Amino acid sequence: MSKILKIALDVPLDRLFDYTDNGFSARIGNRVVVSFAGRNLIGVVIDIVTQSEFELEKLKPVTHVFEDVVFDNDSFKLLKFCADYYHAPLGQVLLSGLPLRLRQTKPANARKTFSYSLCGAINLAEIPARQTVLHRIVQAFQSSDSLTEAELVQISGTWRKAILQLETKGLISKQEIVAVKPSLPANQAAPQLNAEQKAAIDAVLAEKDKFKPWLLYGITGSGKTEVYMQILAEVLHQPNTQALVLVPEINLTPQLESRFRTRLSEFPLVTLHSNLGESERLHNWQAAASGAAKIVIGTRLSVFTPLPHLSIIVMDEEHDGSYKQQEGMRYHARDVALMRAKQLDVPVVMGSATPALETWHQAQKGQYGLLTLKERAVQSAQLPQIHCIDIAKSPTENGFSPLLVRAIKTRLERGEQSLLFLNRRGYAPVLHCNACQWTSSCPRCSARLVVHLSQRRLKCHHCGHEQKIPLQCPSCGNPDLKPVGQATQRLEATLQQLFPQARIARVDRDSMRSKDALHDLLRRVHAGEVDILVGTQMLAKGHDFPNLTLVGVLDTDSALYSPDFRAAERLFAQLMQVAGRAGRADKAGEVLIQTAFPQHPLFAALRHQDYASYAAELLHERQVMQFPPLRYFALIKAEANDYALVNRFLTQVAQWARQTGTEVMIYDPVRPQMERLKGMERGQLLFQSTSRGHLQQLFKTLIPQIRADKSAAKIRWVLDLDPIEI
DNA sequence: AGCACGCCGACT
DNA sequence: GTCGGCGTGCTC
Repeated sequence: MSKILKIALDVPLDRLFDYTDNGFSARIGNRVVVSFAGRNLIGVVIDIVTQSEFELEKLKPVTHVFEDVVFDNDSFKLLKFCADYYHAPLGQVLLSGLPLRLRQTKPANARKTFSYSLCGAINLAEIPARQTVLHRIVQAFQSSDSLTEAELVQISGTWRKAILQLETKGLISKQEIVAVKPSLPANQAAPQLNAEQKAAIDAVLAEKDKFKPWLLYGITGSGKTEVYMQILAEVLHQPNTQALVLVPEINLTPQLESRFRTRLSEFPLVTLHSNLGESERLHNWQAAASGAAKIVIGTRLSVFTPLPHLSIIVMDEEHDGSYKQQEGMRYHARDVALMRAKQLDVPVVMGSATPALETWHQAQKGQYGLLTLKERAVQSAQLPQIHCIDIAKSPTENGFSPLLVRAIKTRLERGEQSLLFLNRRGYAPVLHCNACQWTSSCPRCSARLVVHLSQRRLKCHHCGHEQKIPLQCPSCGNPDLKPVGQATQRLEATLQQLFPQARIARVDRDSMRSKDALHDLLRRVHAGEVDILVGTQMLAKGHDFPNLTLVGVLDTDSALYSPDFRAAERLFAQLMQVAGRAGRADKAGEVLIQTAFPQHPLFAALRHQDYASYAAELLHERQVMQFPPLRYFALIKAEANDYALVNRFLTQVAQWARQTGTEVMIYDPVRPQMERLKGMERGQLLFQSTSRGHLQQLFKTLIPQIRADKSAAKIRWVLDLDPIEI
């Protein structure tokens, strides 16, 4: 008798669809191809039953069933939990975690990769000298039992022809590589650990077989990566184990990855991040899902990867904003990781020098284990001296106060490097008319158009709108338009004028467009070919510059009076990170911050590198204001061509919400910071509660009610639970 | 979401 | 006469 398959599909409808099995023998977790509303879609079998609420004649048969099973019981439970918690349609949640190749209706084949080994005797002298490629390959086999395709490519791009020759003679055997083994020289010796590092490792290992969140709190250079690696080495030594290592973004991954590959070379490792090609992504995902990869290093989406033997989760730089997904299902990878670890009863180690207040608060309450690394792992390294430059007393000229200019000059004279940090790319943030006060603004967003002088264009950094720099004021015809304010390109130009001999490099999204540009620049900095670096936060992350002894922070004051309640927390983390760039080797570093508010408590805490006391102060503020982490927030964001529609919609939603009699505090609709974006008028509704449970209860009825309402169809809206900005 | 079905304007 | 505009409604 034919069975009925309950199928999840990637459509914004929060229900499953019944199909007959069409004679295929399907299993739960199989991918299927079905015809749905006139198109062919990929779906996943969620259940196999004999009854349907639909009339059997109305059910369509599945077109095809693929044999692979794309999630196990545990990963399904996790995805189901997230769909419920974030009120997202299950099908979309299940499917969006899969590699693209598995979401297409045609069969997905990962390009198999092989390693080759020589199995017969071959005399190097017998090979004709003109077959240079073959010659070199055979030579390589003398020093290595087997060669991977990656290694063969290194020898020659045309290796395939030569290998084929050997293969037809039966001189070579090939093995499929399931998980990529390291190709780097193995087993760098472990460095001597300090007492704090040892204590941290012992603490985690003592409770490695149960759910426990740990905060590894340690300043830059305190050796957090070493702690992760030694914990993993111990855990992974047992059979049937896997580790998931979450990292913020691809920028950081290459260094972490190569350290893991060299030190933990006995464990197959794969990465999962947005820079992978689809073929490689599929291959790596399958290596993870089959259990063949013991270590998976990945960005936020990889928190959902099926891992049959997952035994520990590590989350590096846990405070980083890129762990929050900002479209579709707006999950936070930290929260998902915690939930996953709890379900599997395994530990989570979260590392940061400036933990998210959420995490710090839990650690202070004793809910998370707190592991502190106060010393720098390299004993000789000294903490940088941090000072504020009061720009009221030492006013800036073209962005630079005389004190900062003098400090740069000193470094140039000593042959040391300086880094200047300004989180604003372009030449100047706005073009201004002195005659009529006109300023360049985006036609589609409530934002200013940034002057990009090198391309003679004005650009909106929010929607991508571009136009030529006008020759005269569009409003009054005045031909004398002035770029106002500072951005990285202008700083670069100013520095070149101040120090004509200096070798200056700029690092921002504009100058680092090509793939290898950043890598190439880092090489130049290390080789001492650069004197001054100017750049945005791209510079702040995890690069060590041994000869860098000065960090100048140009203008961060706007963050001090930002209406976003998390602005100060983010600024502190960012400045700590930039400050960490100075004085990494045995040279003392100096950090100079230009500000109009040198007395601000943020700078006081920064000067003493005292995250803990500043966190306590921020937590007190959040308590008074009833903000997270002491309260829970949710936002419903809406946008349409016309704000009146948005307002009417949000007012309606607020009214529905109040009618439920919920304890959740419901605010009135307001306009966000960016009122208009890409031509859409925006609004949002804030919910606040003492408990996540109350929010869950409310949205359980409210979200379906909104989805069912026809007037909501004209509006684009999303639910953002635990938003990171409001 | 995306695709059909449907009911009104300017075109070979 | 019809080609096509995008409003409404449904998808096992």
